[in-house]
Amino acid sequence: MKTTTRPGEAPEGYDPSRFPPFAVTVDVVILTMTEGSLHVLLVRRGEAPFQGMWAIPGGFKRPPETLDEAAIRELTEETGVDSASLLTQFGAYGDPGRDPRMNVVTVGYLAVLRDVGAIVAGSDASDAALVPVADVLKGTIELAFDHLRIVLDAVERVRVELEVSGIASAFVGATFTLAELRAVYEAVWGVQLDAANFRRSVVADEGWVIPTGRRARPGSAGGRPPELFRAGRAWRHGGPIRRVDRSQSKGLTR
Amino acid sequence: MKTTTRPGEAPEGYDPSRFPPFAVTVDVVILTMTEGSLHVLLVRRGEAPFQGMWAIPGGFKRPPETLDEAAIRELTEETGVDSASLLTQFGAYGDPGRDPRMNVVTVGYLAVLRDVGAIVAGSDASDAALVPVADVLKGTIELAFDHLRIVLDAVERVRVELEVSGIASAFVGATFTLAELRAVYEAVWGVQLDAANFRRSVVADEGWVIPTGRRARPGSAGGRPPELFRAGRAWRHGGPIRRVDRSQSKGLTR
DNA sequence: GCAGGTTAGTGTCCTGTCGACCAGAACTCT
DNA sequence: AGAGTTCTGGTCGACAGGACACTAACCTGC
Repeated sequence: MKTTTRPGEAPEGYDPSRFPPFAVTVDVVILTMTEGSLHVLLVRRGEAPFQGMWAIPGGFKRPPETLDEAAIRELTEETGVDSASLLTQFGAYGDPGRDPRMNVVTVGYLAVLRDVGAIVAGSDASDAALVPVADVLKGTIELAFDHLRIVLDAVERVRVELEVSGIASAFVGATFTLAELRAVYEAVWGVQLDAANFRRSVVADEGWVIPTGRRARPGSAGGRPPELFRAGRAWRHGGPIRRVDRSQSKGLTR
Repeated sequence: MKTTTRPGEAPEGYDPSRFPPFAVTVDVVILTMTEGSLHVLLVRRGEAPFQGMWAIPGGFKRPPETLDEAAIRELTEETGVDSASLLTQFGAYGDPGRDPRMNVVTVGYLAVLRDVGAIVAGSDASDAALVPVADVLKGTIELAFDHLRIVLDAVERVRVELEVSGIASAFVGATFTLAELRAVYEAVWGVQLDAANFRRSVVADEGWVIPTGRRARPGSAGGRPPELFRAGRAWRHGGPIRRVDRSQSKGLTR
């Protein structure tokens, strides 16, 4: 048996009072549904390193705040929304040299928002933009640092969350049709879902979606006006829609 | 729209060259099955703060290593095993004041090991011990820092992993009986599984467990000698055993 | 060695879930 | 009015999963 290392006590050769200093940052992957597909909010770097490249927004954690609070602050500074509930921590990244300037460990957060297109458009469009996730995964758009890896992990996380939590409702508005909700699953998982079966599964799970009694107006193509729902409680374990490998993914190839 | 914060660029009032320094540590929650229930490896703190209290092993991340490498190093220093594959990062913790001495952000890793009782017994028994997870969750055993929260998250993670990955085989030996494997599910989820149905489900998923053709010796109580299996590949999505809420959890209450 | 106890493994039935597909309802557009 | 489109409900069949009886193969004690 080797030496027992206790927390707060450094291993041999390391002086506890001279711990290696790190910068801790929080990076937020902001996902949203726009134009029927999954998009991520990216900002363009204004300075070296990786000047001019796309990156996900983030910043330093401050000593008096928790990691969650830091993520909320970054999200607020970036989009103006303050929706703490849909922020999910999904990973920490600390490879040496991931930032060429210094030792940086970053904690990745996932934020799912209803279409933030308007918000982004309000800022300097050359600085921030919604980019199709598919383009990032395909490598069409290169990201700074190890942000590709971070976005990849965030997307995988949202795919899992979609199955086990009520995160799908975060993509849509306060009231929504089941077609909108179904589009979220289809876009994130890259599958086709039967509308009839989807409806049955979703409404069967009592309290998950609540009918408002009102109906939305049909699109320009016509069609029966769909019911409007609002989000109920989220589930504890396992959502109504299960993810199955239909092995005919359309887009969003990994 | 607020100011856009870019990575590597600090928000207003913060000088990028004088980023707030943090210590970054890695804490490893080592879980194993002993005496039919889930146990966690704890070490007793030899110095302040929290002197004499139980804690999970961990230590500083060194600049030239990745977080994963740091976790592997800590695990090796603690148990002597070097099984990188079953190390899973599950969370980062950075609440202010979680360490009264300085700003510390720690990254939690989950390690699942086959019974490490012998290894622990080989070290100073008063310094390290396997403790039933149930005792920790019940609060019978108090932990230093925010380690209770970390252990809680690790246990929840292993519960999920059990369903979607092949982590169950990490709890058992190179060859194992299906009763042993079933005991893992029963202990971690706190449920009772039908032996017959369990066997069918596990064997049906081809390649997940591979029969060796040999049989184990029955226990002292007798019984038909069980078949011995070895672990095959892990699944990609969804294991053969599904977690259902039978709402009759025995032990391991949350 | 035989009876009774114990554990492992097989067979069978039954029920609930989920996907595929059809049909009707309710709208828009021409 | 008729065609096209979308929503919603109905039906059927496949299949997975739970309950449970039953057989197989070992142990201990007498």
